[in-house]
Amino acid sequence: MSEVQTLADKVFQEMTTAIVRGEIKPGTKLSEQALVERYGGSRAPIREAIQKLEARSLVVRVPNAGARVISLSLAELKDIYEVRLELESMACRLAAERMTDEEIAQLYTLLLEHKKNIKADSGLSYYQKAGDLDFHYRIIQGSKNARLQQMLGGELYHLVRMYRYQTSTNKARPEQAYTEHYRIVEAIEARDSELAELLMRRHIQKSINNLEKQLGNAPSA
Amino acid sequence: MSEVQTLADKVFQEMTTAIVRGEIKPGTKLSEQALVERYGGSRAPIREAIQKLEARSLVVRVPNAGARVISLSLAELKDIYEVRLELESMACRLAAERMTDEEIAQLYTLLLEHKKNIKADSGLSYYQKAGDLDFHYRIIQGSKNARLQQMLGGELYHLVRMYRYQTSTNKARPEQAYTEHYRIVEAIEARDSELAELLMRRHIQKSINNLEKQLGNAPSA
DNA sequence: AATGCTTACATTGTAGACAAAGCGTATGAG
DNA sequence: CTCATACGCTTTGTCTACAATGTAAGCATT
Repeated sequence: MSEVQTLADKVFQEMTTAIVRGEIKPGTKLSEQALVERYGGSRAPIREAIQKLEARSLVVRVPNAGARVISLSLAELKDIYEVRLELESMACRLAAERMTDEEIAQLYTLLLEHKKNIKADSGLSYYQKAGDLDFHYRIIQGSKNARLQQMLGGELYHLVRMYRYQTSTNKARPEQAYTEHYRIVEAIEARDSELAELLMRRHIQKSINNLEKQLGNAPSA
Repeated sequence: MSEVQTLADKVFQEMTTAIVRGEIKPGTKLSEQALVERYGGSRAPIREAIQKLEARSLVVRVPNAGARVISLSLAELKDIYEVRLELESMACRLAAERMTDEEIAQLYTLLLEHKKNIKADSGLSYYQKAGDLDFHYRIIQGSKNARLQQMLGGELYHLVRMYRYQTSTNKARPEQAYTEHYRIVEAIEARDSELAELLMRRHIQKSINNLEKQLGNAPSA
């Protein structure tokens, strides 16, 4: 995936995972000097890395005042999920129209593995979580829309992941999710794009409700 | 709007308009040295400006090889419009739910001005074009979703504008657009979010068809 | 003559120094 | 004692220099 990049890129990647995992907490001031000492190199590539993080909305930079790790309000988080809900539903609709038969077959294979993992772990989160990401990732790829892939994968993805880490929305309903995934794939196989979109919308809506419950807020609207 | 920024920001803004207007043509190599001579300053702020342009997908940068102004294929252009269609329809739905009565009243005022301009210009494009942007902009603001606003306004907006400039999709059907706008506002006023979304979807779809016609391609699918 | 290699040049990536803007603290006036 | 101002320090923005990489031209070899 990564072809040995420039130093700025490496720092960017390291910082991305650090922020997403919460190793650097939201709101933290990112001093360029401190980052130089931590990651090596000079300020030039560090600044580039920070700018890339800003482009992905992981940090906020204000002129002459420095950069801070983003700290999302509940409202902003809801906005993100609202957009994600729409775009992934759209992706699912397009996937139903555009995925090859082979890709659909591979989806079934993936689901089979998930089923195994659920039984083996009896509810453990790790595989299910990775599996969930994998499933959604393939649907998004199936949309065959590069811009859509870029938006969901590049920008929203990290923000969502970041707050999953921090709220540990992990161990959530693996069997139920599996069933929903299965129904979605069936709709895709039947080339029923409207149904596929609807099912994906409900599927994500459930996970949003789940998240809001964990945040101690009754689902609004 | 602009609070006297850093040099990098100024260069970024100038380059943005230059690219959008086609003064710098798609595919052009952006030599840092040349840009220094053109815009002043040193390479550091120039590089920052280029990186910001990259973040907005206006230029593509490859490591150790430099930056080029983006040159969209027809497929990529379709992808962008496909996403925009979905997001703006979504924005319209949300606007119907969330705009204040006052904001809706202002929409009517705006439409009134457009009507005047259409008569005065008898089909001239400038006001209508600016007016169209203004109309869509207000709907997007009305969604009250900051992330959505950012995506539509920050990223997709410039790309769309760029290709409007270059294909001169301008003088297109002002009266028809006005009527469609009016129906949309009526739906918003009635708080009929589903209808508002549908009407916006059709409205944009028409402009897409229009664009494809001008590009000499039959609308696909 | 065409292809592959070598070498020189141009351009980008990185480093470190300088300039300017913020921020905190301390000091003095009210 | 409180507030305002000024000073100094810290941090960011910018510039210049150097290193590394990509590109192209010229030469040699087949």
